[in-house]
Amino acid sequence: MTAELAKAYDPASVQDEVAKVWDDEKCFHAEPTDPGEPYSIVIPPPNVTAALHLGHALNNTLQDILIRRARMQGKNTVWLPGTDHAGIATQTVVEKRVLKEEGKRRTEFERDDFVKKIQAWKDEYEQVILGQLKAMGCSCDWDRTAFTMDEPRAKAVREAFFQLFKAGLIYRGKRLVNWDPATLTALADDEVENEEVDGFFYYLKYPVVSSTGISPVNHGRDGHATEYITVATTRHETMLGDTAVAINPKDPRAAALKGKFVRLPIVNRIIPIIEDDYVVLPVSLGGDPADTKAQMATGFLKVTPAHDPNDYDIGQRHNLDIINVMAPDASISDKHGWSDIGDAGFLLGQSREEARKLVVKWFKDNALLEDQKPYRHSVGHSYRSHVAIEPYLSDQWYCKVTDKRLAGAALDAMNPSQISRGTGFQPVAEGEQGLKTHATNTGITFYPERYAKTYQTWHENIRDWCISRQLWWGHRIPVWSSSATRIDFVNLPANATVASMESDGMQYICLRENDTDCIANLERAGFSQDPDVLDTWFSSGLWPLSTLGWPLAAEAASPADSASGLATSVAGDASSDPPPNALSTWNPTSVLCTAREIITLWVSRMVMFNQFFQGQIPFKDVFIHAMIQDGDGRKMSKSLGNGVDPLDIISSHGTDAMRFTLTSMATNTQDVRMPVVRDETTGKNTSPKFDLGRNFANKMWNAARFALMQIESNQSQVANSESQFTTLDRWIMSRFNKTVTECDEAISNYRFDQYARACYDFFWRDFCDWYVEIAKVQFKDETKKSTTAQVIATVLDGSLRLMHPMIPFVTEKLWWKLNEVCPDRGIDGWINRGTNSRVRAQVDGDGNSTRIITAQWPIPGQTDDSAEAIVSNLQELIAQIRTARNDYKVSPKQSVTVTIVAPDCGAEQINLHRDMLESLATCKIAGVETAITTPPVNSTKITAGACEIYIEGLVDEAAEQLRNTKRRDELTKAIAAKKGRLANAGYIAKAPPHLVKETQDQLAAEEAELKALSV
RNA sequence: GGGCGAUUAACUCAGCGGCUAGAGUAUCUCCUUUACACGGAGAGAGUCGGGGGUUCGAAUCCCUCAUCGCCCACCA
Repeated sequence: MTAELAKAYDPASVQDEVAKVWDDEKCFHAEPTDPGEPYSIVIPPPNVTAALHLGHALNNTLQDILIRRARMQGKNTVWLPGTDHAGIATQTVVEKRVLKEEGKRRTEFERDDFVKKIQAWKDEYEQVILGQLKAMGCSCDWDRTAFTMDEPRAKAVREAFFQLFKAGLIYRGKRLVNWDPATLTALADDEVENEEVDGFFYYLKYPVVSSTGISPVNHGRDGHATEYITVATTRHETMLGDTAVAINPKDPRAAALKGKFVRLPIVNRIIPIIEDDYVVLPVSLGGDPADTKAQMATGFLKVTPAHDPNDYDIGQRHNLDIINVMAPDASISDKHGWSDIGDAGFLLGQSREEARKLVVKWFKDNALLEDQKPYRHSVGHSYRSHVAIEPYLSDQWYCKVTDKRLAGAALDAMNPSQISRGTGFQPVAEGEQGLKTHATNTGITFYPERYAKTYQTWHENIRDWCISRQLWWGHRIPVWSSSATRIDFVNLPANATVASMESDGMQYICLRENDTDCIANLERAGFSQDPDVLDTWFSSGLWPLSTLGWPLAAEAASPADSASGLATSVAGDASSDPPPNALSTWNPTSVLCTAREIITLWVSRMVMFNQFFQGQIPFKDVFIHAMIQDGDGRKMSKSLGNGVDPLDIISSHGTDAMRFTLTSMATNTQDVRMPVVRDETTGKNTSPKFDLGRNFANKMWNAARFALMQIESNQSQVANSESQFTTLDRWIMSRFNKTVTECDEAISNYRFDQYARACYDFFWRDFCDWYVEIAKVQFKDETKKSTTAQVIATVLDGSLRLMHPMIPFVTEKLWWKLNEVCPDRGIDGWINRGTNSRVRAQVDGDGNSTRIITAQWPIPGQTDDSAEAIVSNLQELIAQIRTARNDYKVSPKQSVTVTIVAPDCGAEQINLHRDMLESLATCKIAGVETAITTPPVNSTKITAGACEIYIEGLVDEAAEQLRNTKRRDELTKAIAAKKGRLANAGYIAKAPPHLVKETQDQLAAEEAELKALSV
């Protein structure tokens, strides 16, 4: 039956066959009521904007490793898949497509019609993405597939918004937002990217007047008497909205200017000169010479509250008017809060860029431009449209994340051992707000630890979160408003489903449920729903809750206390509790596995929301993996054309190959590089790195093929006694057990590269290179062949299990074959009989699974240091003979005759392993002695550790010279280094004694060898 | 401006106080030996970015400089 196995591993056919079985048998599905300690992961939902790239392949491979291992460990394991609607990103790609294909802009469509187009795009890419995840072998519970905008998630969003609204954590604000004038929407702080831009500092002169606006006063720059003061700015077009000029109270000119005004050029607005210590003093007046701002500053700052966040703050402090001089597209406009346009009529309707030029020209023409200096500074740009952000005054919804119950709770959620103290950290007190009541709330641990700092700093400096977006694609804000209607005129249902607030003379009604009657009532009364949608991260922030069924039916129906963040129930702690549900079983999830770029965008919000709504952390660990870059350290991107499509690699190398390579690259650095080359035959991007995985999968396939053939023909007799195992058998089992321990530690610490390496080294080096070759010898021995088959089957079985999480397809297929060849399995079956203290899988339930995906994960058995020491010596002997054969150019097939001199007890072991030595070193052992007086004639002596080997017939004088010279040089160098070390009194006195002894012993051996070589 | 990462063989990376600094790829030699040429046996290849310090001992810890990259803050 092993003849069925092809000579080379064919990934495509195996993947299809195996995937079908997993799917048919619903191997990925779990229920909350299933036995076992819960283990859960929510997938970072990929954006439906595009197909998955290699970064996703890495991310999801690592999650799948964790999931598959947990499942094999008998945990109640679930991996929740899904996708994200990615509001602005998706709307933008669809707008581009529609413009290209239909030549129409979004605004030419009705809202519902355009949303349908986006929906169609989403449907298309959701299928692509889910198909890719399946192709990657991801063992997600597909029955639980979610989308951030499907109905269960929409329900969670409404509930969350309602609870926050009711708790006073959502407010309406006329604030400066990061406005994207191209897509006409507000952006969150972290959606803004900074770019260096070459610009100019302009020095504008403003005439000083008394309060009446008539008489000039003489105070100006650097104290020189003039009727002007000079402000310095890079955003001169916003001067139209200036409502004050500020000076530092420490400025010597401040006293004289107290109570004075300036007449704003062009608009002729009379604005006050105010004092605020935000203003930087120029170097000439005591400012910091190293501060570029102080170098450029005049000491007078134009204050434009509507167009600069800092000016806005100054405006708040001094009760200044806020005059917005721009339309939403960033053109100059008098329709959005600006009436006293003065002489600025010529600027109306101009773009901000054009206005900038015109304003400079005006100042120049009117001799009010004192100077201009080149200046390079960074300017915020939209991460989507890439146009410069405009700080823009608009009405937005805010979530008060600065509240203790949110940011405070997020800090409180940290693993105490990872908190950096003394940075202003103020955790919510134990018990306060009812947080930290859950038994599992021991704190979130970051891997690698350094990212805890990123997280902490973010929350310590957090600002309120603007959650409204002027988009069509997203969760519509569940608030209805009216300016005139009095709320008591409206016939509203019970208080539990409605919350209201008043702001700026407007009535706002928030609805908990999508209650059509209620909405009809409201709309009849003149209320209308807010046109905006919520920031994408609002729904993603709920992901660990919403994918697991939050809000629960009962909770949502009652006027829960949870609105104030009080979570009093502890899952499953009382007999009267309802049966376990997905939420109570799997939240908190076990680990969040993601990239560092979204620690602030996503991780933070999930923690705040989970803490607030559920009173517990959303995940116990956060694992941040490296980012894959191309060979030149650049990000992989479509525009650079340096991306690699996972599906291309799957078809060229196989899924397991891709997964193995990615796993071995998952070190704990920030970035890893993957050289990208273009495959000339397919025209597609690939990377030579994937050959590593392809070769490994093939090696595994072939080693198993050999093992299966041997097992089939050698399993007639069964060993029941430990004593029947050879040293070599015990050696490979010991190596296996150490490998299991290494893998366990590696995975537990999220060091996936170490897991891959441990598997590779064990399987290829120890098992294939050594044990399989040894087994070939043992199979020829009637007394050993049965136990050898048993050991090879046991170790193969264990190896397949150990590697299954990483390379699931090939291991599953081979395990089935192993089952066919020796069906008498299980802990008491043929494989484990006699070996079960040495190679073990977790006992409970093992033997019943017919699929490796649900078979038991290995646990380390007995190790055997004495066998390892013996084999290590034998390996050294073989290596030396092989090297000598190569050095003397002996043909690989030609045997040589050797005499081995092994002092002490080494001779006994060599005699015991004669067959194996002769086979692996292609030699004939003429004799094994403990000492020798006359070396065999015509022989060359080589050394291997404590042994000497005389190889007959090697008489190449030149080769011998070369060899001896090389060895002598090595020894001389090593001896000199050790003598130096031992001559150091400090070393003898302070180094651990065993090291000193080791050095002395090694020195003695090396000196002896050198002496022997010289005679 | 603040923080973080990287700099080790030609390439991609391990190692992070004590083995002659390792692996894979590439290179060179030999081998189509009945698991595997997606293979086997060998070989060559590194003053561990520069400088300073701590230590008996540094690729590994500290300081400093340089180069590349990322994150946060600032956009007078």
